[in-house]
Amino acid sequence: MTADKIKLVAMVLFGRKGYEETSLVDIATGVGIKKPSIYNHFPSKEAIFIAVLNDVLDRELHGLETFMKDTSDLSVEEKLKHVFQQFCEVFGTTNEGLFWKRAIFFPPEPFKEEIKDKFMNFEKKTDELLSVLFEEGISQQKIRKLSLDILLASFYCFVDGLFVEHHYYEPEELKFRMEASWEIYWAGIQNHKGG
Amino acid sequence: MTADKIKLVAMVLFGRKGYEETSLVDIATGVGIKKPSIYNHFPSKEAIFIAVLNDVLDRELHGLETFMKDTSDLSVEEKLKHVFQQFCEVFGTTNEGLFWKRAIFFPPEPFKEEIKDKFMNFEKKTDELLSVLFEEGISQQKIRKLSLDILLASFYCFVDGLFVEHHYYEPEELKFRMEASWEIYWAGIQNHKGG
DNA sequence: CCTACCGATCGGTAGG
DNA sequence: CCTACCGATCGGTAGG
Repeated sequence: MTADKIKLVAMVLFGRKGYEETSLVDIATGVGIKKPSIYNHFPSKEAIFIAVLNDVLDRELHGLETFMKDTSDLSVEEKLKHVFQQFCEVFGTTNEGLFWKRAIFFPPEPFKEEIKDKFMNFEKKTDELLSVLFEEGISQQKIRKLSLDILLASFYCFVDGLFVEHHYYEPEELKFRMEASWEIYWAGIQNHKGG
Repeated sequence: MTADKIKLVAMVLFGRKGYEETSLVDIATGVGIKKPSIYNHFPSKEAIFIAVLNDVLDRELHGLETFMKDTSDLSVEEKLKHVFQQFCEVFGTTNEGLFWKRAIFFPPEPFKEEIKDKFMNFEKKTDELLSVLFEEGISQQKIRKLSLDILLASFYCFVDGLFVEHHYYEPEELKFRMEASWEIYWAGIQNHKGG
């Protein structure tokens, strides 16, 4: 459908150039139609952005849920590293990630509140997923007895850092940085007496 | 001088709204003049951006150098935490930091290459500063015998993470996240047998 | 430092 | 889905 094509092209351009720098002519050209035809599918440019935002969020949440089911037979360390890698890869290498990143950290004025709300909601769900893993790790004495708040905050800090560095470094350099960061993070939360 | 006022207003607006979303009328209004008068001081909007960028970079490098001298009598752990905190605070709470952050992670098209070059150069200098600290820590057996590359990459990852979260959370929340991240980072690189 | 103006581009509309 | 058009705003210029 044309509406889907519009959303796809818009997502890529919003992510690469930003919302304001992307014109409806840009989007229409990418789709292969003329600008006014967009209005047969969306009432405004803002409506396109909101539609893309909701789509991306839905897919992200869905990906998170299916991920949980696929990793049930791994160790806590492996699971946690998996989450770490998945976060880094999704946000770092896909057009969806680029859109999401820009929306979160430099949201277009008209959507600031809405994006923040949706992001906080998303974070609540990832908090739950991660808390389960951390508690499992603590009860197995693989992870130090730190508060969940500290474990969560430091995990996000790492992810956000790589998140942002994806913008800057080449894939090989990033792979190295991810491994390096994971090593330090895991050493930092690990229970060295356990095992 | 008016040119300085223009640069100051431009820096604040470029940081908050972005380069393209800031119009010359916005800047002129902030300065208290009319738009065409700007051209008595700068030949173009791009020239204003470049001037601001160079100023910010100079100040950042200068701040780094004086910082090194002020902390010579602290322990390695204290010095490193100081650098960590200084990075977080400068980039998180000042208009200069906001400008710098946006310039690095979402550079305006016309300046992409230039910004990347300048940033890589800046990073080389911080690499040198940090390498000295890490080597000192390793030789004192306070820090594990990790490669400098790993220590640097993970340190930047943490800083970049907080860097970006500054955008999102309230100061108290951030203070907590900074402490939490530092705790895990330090635990991750520390030589637990040493001391 | 100003008023008055330029060509280009923006999001959006009319009308078919 | 299109052509043709709108008012507003953009960076920049002429001329004083």
